[in-house]
This record gives sequence, structure tokens and C-alpha cells, in this order.
Amino acid sequence: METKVSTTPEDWAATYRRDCPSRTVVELLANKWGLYVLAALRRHGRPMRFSELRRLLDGITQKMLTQTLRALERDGLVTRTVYPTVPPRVEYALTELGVEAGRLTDAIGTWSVEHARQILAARRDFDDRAAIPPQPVGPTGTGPAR
Amino acid sequence: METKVSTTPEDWAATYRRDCPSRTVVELLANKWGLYVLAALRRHGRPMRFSELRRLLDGITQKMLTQTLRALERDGLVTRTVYPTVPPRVEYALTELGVEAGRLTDAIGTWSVEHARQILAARRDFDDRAAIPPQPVGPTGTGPAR
DNA sequence: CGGGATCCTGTATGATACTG
DNA sequence: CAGTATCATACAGGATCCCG
Repeated sequence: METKVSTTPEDWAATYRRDCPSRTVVELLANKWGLYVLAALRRHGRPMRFSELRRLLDGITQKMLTQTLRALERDGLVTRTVYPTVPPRVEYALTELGVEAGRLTDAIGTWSVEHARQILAARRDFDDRAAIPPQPVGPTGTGPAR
Repeated sequence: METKVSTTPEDWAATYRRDCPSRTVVELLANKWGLYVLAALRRHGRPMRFSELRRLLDGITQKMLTQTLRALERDGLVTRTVYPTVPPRVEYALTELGVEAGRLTDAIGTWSVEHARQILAARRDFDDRAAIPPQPVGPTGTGPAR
């Protein structure tokens, strides 16, 4: 209530409908590679080459990178410029829209880094608690050596 | 304002490494259901019941919802409270951390709604351009009709 | 170098049924 | 109601090979 956004609860309800167009947009951003590519391009501040992105994003395959870039290009978040030089040279740059989206994905990336430690701690904690032998019952051994 | 740890380009580089812990966090948020659940809880402003979430998030299966909530709980973003009433009643609430994360995912959801029209237009445009007949080549297909 | 096209497998996700 | 357990499968994603 304290936050003043232009979207109303009614808009949100529509968002949750599986046929809401915005869902396809969310799903574009809510995918690790799409998110990383956008964040990387935004942080880099200038166009990047295909291989540059590939090298930066550890673990991404050529297929996934191509696929991701295509999807982003298709939705108007990045532009693809081909320089017909001898060794082909293709650069990807963010559009205005892409920069905006990049701000959001960048924020997630940054937040994740800043809270990774805390979250991983909570995770270990949870796992430990779940690993406690299932034996709360009975006055038998307080500590079932199991 | 939260303690803003100045992120440097070097930090980012680490982010892109597949073994960077933050990646697991990103992947928690960068998934449509996780994103929607967080956003929904945040927008709702108060705890929600399992079935409430299920009804709201059109298309989510009980399995996915459970799985998503578990993951969020594990990472300390939501708390799970069970009221041992006759018909079981379980409520999910955001933790402080969850509220923060929710701000980010909410932002993505909101942005997606606000730009869906524009993005879908770009998408149609792209598809149309791609659909241009692969060259109404004149006489005798120059290329092997495969 | 920057992909396109294939092939192939693991996992994510869905559908269904059962339980406390 | 709020799950857990199972089974079935679609699709994401990895590995390869090839081409302009």
C-alpha cells in the first residue's frame, strides 16, 4: 500500500492468467540466460560480440546463446549488427527497451550476489533441519545414534 | 536504503562463473513460478494460503507450487506456517529477504505488463520480416529445392 | 567467427492417484 | 486442505558437424 505504482490489483490479476501477453515477456526475462545476457550487455555498456558473450557467460553453449539472443532480438530488446568482414563480425547491442529490461535483470543479478551468502546459509540450515532423523517421539534415547 | 555493496566489474565477472554461488540465487528468481509467487505474495501484502496461491496463479500445478514454495522456503525467502486445524491450513509469508526479492520480481512483472504491447509488436514485426518469402527467385530455383 | 541443422538425453513439468 | 508419490513426456539444453 505504501508503494505508489501505477498498476492496480486488477492489472495484477490479469498478469496471472496464463493467456496474459505479459507472461511471455516475463518468461523472456525470467530465464537465466536471458537474464545474464541482458545484465552483461548492460554492464558492459557497449555492444558485444557473440564470442565475447560466449566467453563471458561461463557454461552457456553456442546454441543457447544464439537462441537467447534471437529471442531478445525478436522482442526488440537487442539489435544484431552484422559486419560483413572477412571473419564475420556480429555485434549485439541493447535497444532502449533492452536497457530498461537490463536494469531489472541487472538488479536481480546484483541482489543475488549481495545476498548469496545469507541465502546459502539459510539453505544449509534448512537442509540440516530436514536431515534430522525422524524420531521426535518417545522417551527413548534423547539422541538416537540412529 | 539498503547497504549498497558497491559492485565492481570484477564482481560481475565472478557472477558469470558457473560455480558462482549467486547463480543458484539468480536461478531461484529467474524462473517464472518463483517470480510469480514472490510477486504475488508481495503484492498481496499478507500471508497467503496454498490454495489461494494456486487459484491465483493460473496454470500452476499443485506440484510446481509446492516445489516452488519449498525452494523459496529453503532459501529463506518465505516462511511456512502450519495451523493444525481440522482442515489443514498452511500460510506462506515473505521474510524480510523475501520482500526484498519480491520487489525485484514484482518490478519485472510490472515492467512486463507495461511493455507487453510494445514488445509483442516488435515480435510480430520480427516474425513478419522473417516470414518474407525466402526469395521469390525468378526462373528455375537457383538453389536445390532440397 | 558466427551461426544453422541434427541428434540425443536429462530434467523440468504436467496429469493422476493416494493420504493425514 | 495441503500436500506426497508416481508415471508419462515434452522440451530445454548439450554435443557435433557443417557452412558462408
